[in-house]
Amino acid sequence: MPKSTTPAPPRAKRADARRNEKSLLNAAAEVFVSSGVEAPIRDIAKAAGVGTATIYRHFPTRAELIIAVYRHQVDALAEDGPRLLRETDNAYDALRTWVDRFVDFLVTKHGLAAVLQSTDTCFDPLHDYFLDGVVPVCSHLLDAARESGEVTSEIDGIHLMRAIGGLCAGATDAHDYDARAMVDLLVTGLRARV
Amino acid sequence: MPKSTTPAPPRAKRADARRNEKSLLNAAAEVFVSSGVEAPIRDIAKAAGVGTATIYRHFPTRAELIIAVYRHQVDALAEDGPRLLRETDNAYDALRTWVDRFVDFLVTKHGLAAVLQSTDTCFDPLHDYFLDGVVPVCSHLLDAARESGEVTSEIDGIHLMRAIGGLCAGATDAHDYDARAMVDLLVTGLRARV
DNA sequence: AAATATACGGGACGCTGTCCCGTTTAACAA
DNA sequence: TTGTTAAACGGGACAGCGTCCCGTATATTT
Repeated sequence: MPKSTTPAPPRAKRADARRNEKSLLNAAAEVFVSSGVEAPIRDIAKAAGVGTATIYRHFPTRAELIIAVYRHQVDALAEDGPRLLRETDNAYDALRTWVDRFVDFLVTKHGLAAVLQSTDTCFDPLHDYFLDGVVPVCSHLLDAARESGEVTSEIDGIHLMRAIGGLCAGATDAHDYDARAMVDLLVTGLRARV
Repeated sequence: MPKSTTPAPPRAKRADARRNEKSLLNAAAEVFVSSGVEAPIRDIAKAAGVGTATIYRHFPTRAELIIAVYRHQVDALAEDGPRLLRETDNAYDALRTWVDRFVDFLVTKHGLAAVLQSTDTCFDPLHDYFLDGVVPVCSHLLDAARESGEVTSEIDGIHLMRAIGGLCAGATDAHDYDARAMVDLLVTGLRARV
Protein backbone atom coordinates (compact mmCIF):
# COMPACT_ATOMS: atom_id res chain seq x y z
CA MET A 1 0.00 0.00 0.00
CA PRO A 2 1.35 3.41 -0.95
CA LYS A 3 2.38 5.40 2.05
CA SER A 4 0.23 8.36 1.04
CA THR A 5 -2.57 9.31 -1.30
CA THR A 6 -0.76 12.54 -2.17
CA PRO A 7 2.76 11.34 -3.05
CA ALA A 8 4.20 14.75 -2.20
CA PRO A 9 6.77 15.79 -4.83
CA PRO A 10 10.02 14.17 -3.68
CA ARG A 11 12.19 17.14 -4.53
CA ALA A 12 12.01 20.88 -4.74
CA LYS A 13 13.10 22.68 -7.86
CA ARG A 14 16.84 22.96 -8.05
CA ALA A 15 18.52 26.21 -7.10
CA ASP A 16 20.32 26.68 -10.40
CA ALA A 17 17.06 26.18 -12.24
CA ARG A 18 15.45 28.97 -10.27
CA ARG A 19 18.47 31.16 -10.87
CA ASN A 20 18.44 30.47 -14.59
CA GLU A 21 14.77 31.26 -14.83
CA LYS A 22 15.39 34.69 -13.33
CA SER A 23 18.36 35.38 -15.60
CA LEU A 24 16.26 34.31 -18.53
CA LEU A 25 13.41 36.62 -17.58
CA ASN A 26 15.76 39.60 -17.19
CA ALA A 27 17.61 38.84 -20.39
CA ALA A 28 14.38 38.37 -22.31
CA ALA A 29 13.01 41.67 -21.03
CA GLU A 30 16.12 43.48 -22.26
CA VAL A 31 16.24 41.74 -25.61
CA PHE A 32 12.52 42.34 -26.13
CA VAL A 33 13.12 46.06 -25.69
CA SER A 34 16.00 46.21 -28.12
CA SER A 35 14.94 43.65 -30.71
CA GLY A 36 11.24 43.08 -30.16
CA VAL A 37 9.36 40.07 -28.85
CA GLU A 38 10.27 38.02 -31.90
CA ALA A 39 14.00 38.14 -31.32
CA PRO A 40 15.78 34.85 -32.07
CA ILE A 41 15.76 32.39 -29.18
CA ARG A 42 19.52 32.09 -29.50
CA ASP A 43 19.96 35.80 -28.81
CA ILE A 44 17.97 35.61 -25.60
CA ALA A 45 19.82 32.50 -24.52
CA LYS A 46 23.14 34.16 -25.21
CA ALA A 47 22.13 37.28 -23.28
CA ALA A 48 21.20 35.09 -20.32
CA GLY A 49 24.37 33.03 -20.62
CA VAL A 50 22.55 29.74 -21.07
CA GLY A 51 22.04 27.21 -23.84
CA THR A 52 19.10 27.28 -26.19
CA ALA A 53 17.66 24.14 -24.68
CA THR A 54 17.46 25.74 -21.26
CA ILE A 55 15.18 28.53 -22.37
CA TYR A 56 13.14 26.03 -24.32
CA ARG A 57 12.82 23.90 -21.21
CA HIS A 58 11.67 26.69 -18.93
CA PHE A 59 9.34 28.24 -21.49
CA PRO A 60 8.21 25.63 -24.00
CA THR A 61 6.65 28.26 -26.25
CA ARG A 62 7.69 31.80 -26.94
CA ALA A 63 4.26 32.86 -25.79
CA GLU A 64 4.93 31.62 -22.28
CA LEU A 65 8.13 33.59 -22.09
CA ILE A 66 6.36 36.72 -23.24
CA ILE A 67 3.62 36.17 -20.68
CA ALA A 68 6.14 35.69 -17.91
CA VAL A 69 7.95 38.90 -18.85
CA TYR A 70 4.85 41.07 -19.07
CA ARG A 71 2.60 39.34 -16.56
CA HIS A 72 2.73 42.15 -14.03
CA GLN A 73 1.83 44.86 -16.51
CA VAL A 74 -0.97 42.85 -18.06
CA ASP A 75 -2.41 42.00 -14.69
CA ALA A 76 -2.27 45.65 -13.71
CA LEU A 77 -4.16 46.48 -16.88
CA ALA A 78 -6.82 43.95 -15.97
CA GLU A 79 -7.20 45.49 -12.53
CA ASP A 80 -7.37 48.99 -13.94
CA GLY A 81 -10.68 48.32 -15.66
CA PRO A 82 -12.96 47.90 -12.63
CA ARG A 83 -11.11 50.63 -10.77
CA LEU A 84 -11.58 53.14 -13.58
CA LEU A 85 -15.23 52.24 -13.73
CA ARG A 86 -15.60 52.98 -10.02
CA GLU A 87 -13.55 56.15 -9.99
CA THR A 88 -14.86 57.72 -13.18
CA ASP A 89 -18.26 59.35 -13.49
CA ASN A 90 -18.68 58.52 -17.12
CA ALA A 91 -18.45 54.91 -18.24
CA TYR A 92 -17.44 55.97 -21.72
CA ASP A 93 -14.59 58.05 -20.33
CA ALA A 94 -13.48 55.09 -18.26
CA LEU A 95 -13.42 52.97 -21.39
CA ARG A 96 -11.50 55.64 -23.22
CA THR A 97 -8.90 55.94 -20.50
CA TRP A 98 -8.49 52.21 -20.22
CA VAL A 99 -8.06 51.85 -23.96
CA ASP A 100 -5.42 54.57 -23.83
CA ARG A 101 -3.48 52.60 -21.25
CA PHE A 102 -3.78 49.46 -23.31
CA VAL A 103 -2.41 51.31 -26.31
CA ASP A 104 0.44 52.68 -24.20
CA PHE A 105 1.28 49.15 -23.18
CA LEU A 106 1.15 47.81 -26.72
CA VAL A 107 3.17 50.47 -28.47
CA THR A 108 6.02 50.23 -25.99
CA LYS A 109 6.37 46.48 -26.50
CA HIS A 110 7.87 46.12 -29.92
CA GLY A 111 6.14 43.53 -31.99
CA LEU A 112 3.71 42.47 -29.30
CA ALA A 113 0.69 43.80 -31.16
CA ALA A 114 1.75 41.91 -34.24
CA VAL A 115 2.11 38.74 -32.23
CA LEU A 116 -1.36 39.19 -30.80
CA GLN A 117 -2.90 38.98 -34.25
CA SER A 118 -0.72 36.15 -35.45
CA THR A 119 -2.48 32.84 -36.00
CA ASP A 120 0.63 30.78 -35.33
CA THR A 121 -0.39 28.13 -32.81
CA CYS A 122 2.86 28.87 -31.01
CA PHE A 123 1.17 31.97 -29.62
CA ASP A 124 -2.00 30.28 -28.40
CA PRO A 125 -1.01 30.48 -24.73
CA LEU A 126 -0.62 34.23 -25.11
CA HIS A 127 -3.99 34.56 -26.80
CA ASP A 128 -5.60 32.52 -24.07
CA TYR A 129 -3.97 34.66 -21.43
CA PHE A 130 -5.41 37.81 -22.90
CA LEU A 131 -8.72 36.11 -23.57
CA ASP A 132 -9.06 35.13 -19.93
CA GLY A 133 -7.46 38.14 -18.31
CA VAL A 134 -8.08 41.34 -20.16
CA VAL A 135 -10.78 40.73 -22.75
CA PRO A 136 -13.47 40.36 -20.04
CA VAL A 137 -12.33 43.66 -18.58
CA CYS A 138 -12.73 45.36 -21.92
CA SER A 139 -16.12 43.76 -22.43
CA HIS A 140 -17.22 44.94 -19.04
CA LEU A 141 -16.22 48.52 -19.76
CA LEU A 142 -17.98 48.31 -23.09
CA ASP A 143 -21.17 46.99 -21.50
CA ALA A 144 -21.15 49.75 -18.92
CA ALA A 145 -20.72 52.39 -21.61
CA ARG A 146 -23.58 50.85 -23.53
CA GLU A 147 -25.82 50.87 -20.48
CA SER A 148 -25.12 54.53 -19.93
CA GLY A 149 -26.18 55.10 -23.50
CA GLU A 150 -22.95 56.58 -24.79
CA VAL A 151 -22.02 53.60 -26.90
CA THR A 152 -24.47 52.21 -29.40
CA SER A 153 -22.23 49.90 -31.39
CA GLU A 154 -22.87 46.26 -30.61
CA ILE A 155 -19.25 45.31 -30.97
CA ASP A 156 -17.95 43.02 -28.24
CA GLY A 157 -14.74 43.24 -26.26
CA ILE A 158 -12.65 40.75 -28.12
CA HIS A 159 -13.29 42.37 -31.44
CA LEU A 160 -12.52 45.80 -30.11
CA MET A 161 -9.26 44.55 -28.65
CA ARG A 162 -8.40 42.77 -31.86
CA ALA A 163 -8.96 45.99 -33.75
CA ILE A 164 -6.84 47.97 -31.32
CA GLY A 165 -4.09 45.40 -31.71
CA GLY A 166 -4.30 45.77 -35.45
CA LEU A 167 -4.07 49.54 -35.25
CA CYS A 168 -1.04 49.32 -32.97
CA ALA A 169 0.74 46.70 -35.04
CA GLY A 170 1.40 49.35 -37.67
CA ALA A 171 3.40 51.40 -35.20
CA THR A 172 6.54 49.30 -35.25
CA ASP A 173 8.99 52.02 -36.13
CA ALA A 174 7.22 54.40 -38.44
CA HIS A 175 7.40 57.26 -35.99
CA ASP A 176 5.08 59.43 -38.00
CA TYR A 177 2.31 56.92 -37.48
CA ASP A 178 0.32 57.69 -34.35
CA ALA A 179 -1.48 54.59 -33.15
CA ARG A 180 -3.13 56.51 -30.33
CA ALA A 181 -4.79 58.89 -32.77
CA MET A 182 -6.14 55.98 -34.80
CA VAL A 183 -7.49 54.18 -31.79
CA ASP A 184 -9.05 57.46 -30.70
CA LEU A 185 -10.86 57.63 -34.00
CA LEU A 186 -12.08 54.09 -33.51
CA VAL A 187 -13.31 54.73 -30.00
CA THR A 188 -14.98 57.92 -31.18
CA GLY A 189 -16.77 55.81 -33.74
CA LEU A 190 -18.24 53.72 -30.94
CA ARG A 191 -20.35 56.60 -29.74
CA ALA A 192 -23.89 57.23 -30.74
CA ARG A 193 -24.42 58.72 -34.16
CA VAL A 194 -25.20 62.41 -34.34
CA MET B 1 32.64 55.95 -82.82
CA PRO B 2 29.61 53.99 -81.58
CA LYS B 3 27.10 53.38 -84.29
CA SER B 4 24.25 54.86 -82.26
CA THR B 5 23.54 56.91 -79.16
CA THR B 6 20.68 54.57 -78.22
CA PRO B 7 22.24 51.10 -78.52
CA ALA B 8 18.80 49.51 -79.04
CA PRO B 9 18.46 46.27 -77.03
CA PRO B 10 20.03 43.61 -79.26
CA ARG B 11 17.47 40.94 -78.49
CA ALA B 12 13.87 40.56 -77.50
CA LYS B 13 12.96 38.49 -74.47
CA ARG B 14 13.03 34.79 -75.17
CA ALA B 15 9.77 32.98 -75.82
CA ASP B 16 10.20 30.48 -73.01
CA ALA B 17 10.88 33.30 -70.59
CA ARG B 18 7.61 34.98 -71.51
CA ARG B 19 5.81 31.66 -71.16
CA ASN B 20 7.34 31.01 -67.77
CA GLU B 21 6.40 34.43 -66.54
CA LYS B 22 2.77 33.75 -67.39
CA SER B 23 2.81 30.32 -65.76
CA LEU B 24 4.38 31.89 -62.72
CA LEU B 25 1.74 34.58 -62.51
CA ASN B 26 -1.08 32.05 -62.78
CA ALA B 27 0.51 29.67 -60.31
CA ALA B 28 1.21 32.46 -57.85
CA ALA B 29 -2.38 33.69 -58.06
CA GLU B 30 -3.64 30.21 -57.21
CA VAL B 31 -1.18 29.60 -54.41
CA PHE B 32 -1.89 33.04 -52.95
CA VAL B 33 -5.54 32.14 -52.72
CA SER B 34 -4.96 28.82 -51.01
CA SER B 35 -1.93 29.60 -48.87
CA GLY B 36 -1.73 33.37 -48.67
CA VAL B 37 0.77 35.81 -50.13
CA GLU B 38 3.52 34.53 -47.87
CA ALA B 39 3.50 31.00 -49.26
CA PRO B 40 6.99 29.51 -49.63
CA ILE B 41 8.69 30.41 -52.89
CA ARG B 42 9.31 26.73 -53.48
CA ASP B 43 5.59 26.01 -53.46
CA ILE B 44 4.90 28.63 -56.08
CA ALA B 45 7.79 27.41 -58.21
CA LYS B 46 6.54 23.85 -57.94
CA ALA B 47 3.01 24.86 -58.90
CA ALA B 48 4.37 26.61 -61.97
CA GLY B 49 6.64 23.71 -62.83
CA VAL B 50 9.82 25.76 -62.70
CA GLY B 51 12.88 25.98 -60.48
CA THR B 52 13.18 28.36 -57.58
CA ALA B 53 15.79 30.44 -59.36
CA THR B 54 13.42 31.13 -62.23
CA ILE B 55 10.85 32.80 -60.05
CA TYR B 56 13.59 34.70 -58.29
CA ARG B 57 14.92 35.85 -61.64
CA HIS B 58 11.59 37.11 -62.95
CA PHE B 59 10.53 38.68 -59.67
CA PRO B 60 13.60 39.56 -57.57
CA THR B 61 11.46 40.29 -54.51
CA ARG B 62 8.26 38.75 -53.33
CA ALA B 63 6.74 42.19 -53.42
CA GLU B 64 7.18 42.43 -57.16
CA LEU B 65 5.42 39.12 -57.66
CA ILE B 66 2.54 40.27 -55.49
CA ILE B 67 2.31 43.53 -57.41
CA ALA B 68 2.28 41.69 -60.73
CA VAL B 69 -0.51 39.39 -59.56
CA TYR B 70 -2.75 42.13 -58.19
CA ARG B 71 -1.78 45.01 -60.44
CA HIS B 72 -5.10 45.12 -62.26
CA GLN B 73 -7.19 45.18 -59.14
CA VAL B 74 -5.06 47.80 -57.45
CA ASP B 75 -5.11 50.00 -60.50
CA ALA B 76 -8.87 49.67 -60.67
CA LEU B 77 -9.05 50.75 -57.05
CA ALA B 78 -6.96 53.79 -57.83
CA GLU B 79 -9.27 54.72 -60.69
CA ASP B 80 -12.36 54.20 -58.56
CA GLY B 81 -11.51 57.13 -56.31
CA PRO B 82 -11.93 60.02 -58.74
CA ARG B 83 -14.91 58.33 -60.35
CA LEU B 84 -16.72 57.92 -57.05
CA LEU B 85 -16.02 61.53 -56.26
CA ARG B 86 -17.61 62.58 -59.52
CA GLU B 87 -20.59 60.26 -59.35
CA THR B 88 -21.45 60.68 -55.70
CA ASP B 89 -23.16 63.73 -54.27
CA ASN B 90 -21.53 63.46 -50.89
CA ALA B 91 -17.75 63.40 -50.66
CA TYR B 92 -17.92 61.57 -47.37
CA ASP B 93 -20.10 58.87 -48.89
CA ALA B 94 -17.64 58.56 -51.74
CA LEU B 95 -14.84 58.07 -49.23
CA ARG B 96 -16.88 55.50 -47.37
CA THR B 97 -17.67 53.54 -50.50
CA TRP B 98 -14.09 53.61 -51.66
CA VAL B 99 -12.84 52.44 -48.28
CA ASP B 100 -15.35 49.61 -48.44
CA ARG B 101 -13.93 48.50 -51.76
CA PHE B 102 -10.43 48.69 -50.40
CA VAL B 103 -11.44 46.52 -47.49
CA ASP B 104 -13.10 44.06 -49.85
CA PHE B 105 -9.86 43.84 -51.75
CA LEU B 106 -7.73 43.35 -48.66
CA VAL B 107 -9.80 40.73 -46.89
CA THR B 108 -9.96 38.51 -49.95
CA LYS B 109 -6.17 38.49 -50.35
CA HIS B 110 -4.96 36.34 -47.52
CA GLY B 111 -2.06 37.89 -45.69
CA LEU B 112 -1.80 40.92 -47.91
CA ALA B 113 -2.84 43.32 -45.18
CA ALA B 114 -0.22 41.85 -42.88
CA VAL B 115 2.41 42.27 -45.55
CA LEU B 116 1.44 45.89 -46.03
CA GLN B 117 2.35 46.69 -42.47
CA SER B 118 5.51 44.62 -42.43
CA THR B 119 8.74 46.56 -42.20
CA ASP B 120 10.77 43.91 -43.98
CA THR B 121 12.69 45.73 -46.71
CA CYS B 122 11.75 42.89 -49.02
CA PHE B 123 8.30 44.48 -49.27
CA ASP B 124 9.47 47.99 -50.06
CA PRO B 125 8.48 47.79 -53.73
CA LEU B 126 4.96 46.91 -52.66
CA HIS B 127 4.83 49.79 -50.22
CA ASP B 128 6.08 52.16 -52.87
CA TYR B 129 3.49 50.89 -55.30
CA PHE B 130 0.68 51.64 -52.89
CA LEU B 131 2.29 54.90 -51.86
CA ASP B 132 2.39 56.09 -55.45
CA GLY B 133 -0.82 54.56 -56.72
CA VAL B 134 -3.54 54.42 -54.12
CA VAL B 135 -2.49 56.57 -51.18
CA PRO B 136 -2.92 59.79 -53.21
CA VAL B 137 -6.40 58.62 -54.15
CA CYS B 138 -7.30 58.12 -50.53
CA SER B 139 -5.82 61.49 -49.60
CA HIS B 140 -7.83 63.13 -52.31
CA LEU B 141 -11.08 61.62 -51.08
CA LEU B 142 -10.20 62.65 -47.57
CA ASP B 143 -9.47 66.21 -48.62
CA ALA B 144 -12.75 66.45 -50.49
CA ALA B 145 -14.66 65.17 -47.46
CA ARG B 146 -12.88 67.71 -45.32
CA GLU B 147 -13.73 70.53 -47.68
CA SER B 148 -17.37 69.56 -47.59
CA GLY B 149 -17.17 69.78 -43.82
CA GLU B 150 -18.12 66.20 -43.03
CA VAL B 151 -14.66 65.19 -41.88
CA THR B 152 -12.87 67.20 -39.23
CA SER B 153 -10.04 64.85 -38.36
CA GLU B 154 -6.72 66.03 -39.73
CA ILE B 155 -5.52 62.55 -40.43
CA ASP B 156 -3.86 62.10 -43.81
CA GLY B 157 -4.34 59.39 -46.39
CA ILE B 158 -1.37 57.24 -45.63
CA HIS B 159 -2.23 56.98 -41.98
CA LEU B 160 -5.82 56.14 -42.70
CA MET B 161 -4.74 53.42 -45.09
CA ARG B 162 -2.22 52.10 -42.64
CA ALA B 163 -4.94 51.90 -40.03
CA ILE B 164 -7.29 50.12 -42.40
CA GLY B 165 -4.54 47.66 -43.21
CA GLY B 166 -4.04 47.00 -39.53
CA LEU B 167 -7.74 46.42 -38.98
CA CYS B 168 -7.88 43.99 -41.89
CA ALA B 169 -4.76 42.12 -40.88
CA GLY B 170 -6.65 40.61 -37.99
CA ALA B 171 -9.12 38.97 -40.36
CA THR B 172 -6.88 36.15 -41.48
CA ASP B 173 -9.21 33.29 -40.68
CA ALA B 174 -11.07 34.25 -37.54
CA HIS B 175 -14.39 34.31 -39.32
CA ASP B 176 -16.16 35.87 -36.39
CA TYR B 177 -14.01 38.95 -36.78
CA ASP B 178 -15.59 41.46 -39.12
CA ALA B 179 -12.98 43.80 -40.50
CA ARG B 180 -15.58 45.80 -42.38
CA ALA B 181 -17.43 46.62 -39.18
CA MET B 182 -14.23 47.81 -37.56
CA VAL B 183 -13.25 49.98 -40.49
CA ASP B 184 -16.77 51.36 -40.46
CA LEU B 185 -16.27 52.40 -36.87
CA LEU B 186 -13.03 54.08 -37.81
CA VAL B 187 -14.55 55.96 -40.71
CA THR B 188 -17.46 56.98 -38.53
CA GLY B 189 -14.91 58.40 -36.11
CA LEU B 190 -13.63 60.65 -38.88
CA ARG B 191 -16.82 62.63 -38.95
CA ALA B 192 -17.39 65.82 -37.05
CA ARG B 193 -18.05 65.43 -33.35
CA VAL B 194 -21.62 65.78 -32.20
C1' DA C 1 24.05 24.51 -89.17
C1' DA C 2 27.10 26.84 -85.94
C1' DA C 3 27.67 30.27 -82.42
C1' DT C 4 26.24 32.75 -78.42
C1' DA C 5 23.80 34.99 -75.09
C1' DT C 6 19.79 34.06 -72.47
C1' DA C 7 17.23 31.33 -69.35
C1' DC C 8 16.94 27.26 -66.87
C1' DG C 9 17.08 23.74 -62.75
C1' DG C 10 18.97 22.10 -58.77
C1' DG C 11 21.71 22.57 -55.04
C1' DA C 12 24.73 25.15 -51.56
C1' DC C 13 24.64 28.46 -47.87
C1' DG C 14 23.06 30.95 -43.83
C1' DC C 15 19.50 31.72 -40.53
C1' DT C 16 15.84 30.19 -37.63
C1' DG C 17 12.92 27.21 -34.45
C1' DT C 18 12.73 22.69 -32.53
C1' DC C 19 14.36 18.96 -29.95
C1' DC C 20 17.45 15.14 -28.58
C1' DC C 21 21.65 13.25 -26.02
C1' DG C 22 25.72 12.76 -23.46
C1' DT C 23 27.48 15.31 -19.46
C1' DT C 24 27.35 18.02 -15.29
C1' DT C 25 25.70 19.07 -10.81
C1' DA C 26 22.49 20.09 -7.06
C1' DA C 27 19.77 17.68 -3.67
C1' DC C 28 19.12 13.92 -0.68
C1' DA C 29 20.60 9.83 2.19
C1' DA C 30 23.73 7.02 4.74
C1' DT D 1 31.33 13.77 4.66
C1' DT D 2 30.68 11.07 0.80
C1' DG D 3 28.00 8.37 -2.60
C1' DT D 4 23.77 8.02 -5.43
C1' DT D 5 20.28 9.73 -8.30
C1' DA D 6 17.41 12.52 -10.87
C1' DA D 7 17.10 17.16 -12.49
C1' DA D 8 19.13 20.47 -15.37
C1' DC D 9 22.48 21.73 -18.51
C1' DG D 10 24.96 22.92 -23.16
C1' DG D 11 25.75 22.10 -27.69
C1' DG D 12 24.64 20.14 -31.80
C1' DA D 13 21.56 17.70 -35.23
C1' DC D 14 17.62 18.36 -38.11
C1' DA D 15 14.14 20.55 -41.00
C1' DG D 16 12.06 24.64 -43.35
C1' DC D 17 12.86 28.86 -45.52
C1' DG D 18 14.88 32.76 -48.50
C1' DT D 19 18.79 33.76 -51.27
C1' DC D 20 21.93 33.08 -54.85
C1' DC D 21 25.47 30.70 -57.69
C1' DC D 22 26.89 27.43 -61.44
C1' DG D 23 26.96 24.05 -64.89
C1' DT D 24 23.60 22.86 -68.50
C1' DA D 25 20.05 23.38 -72.00
C1' DT D 26 17.96 26.07 -75.57
C1' DA D 27 15.98 29.98 -78.28
C1' DT D 28 17.69 33.27 -81.31
C1' DT D 29 20.76 35.13 -84.64
C1' DT D 30 24.22 34.73 -88.32
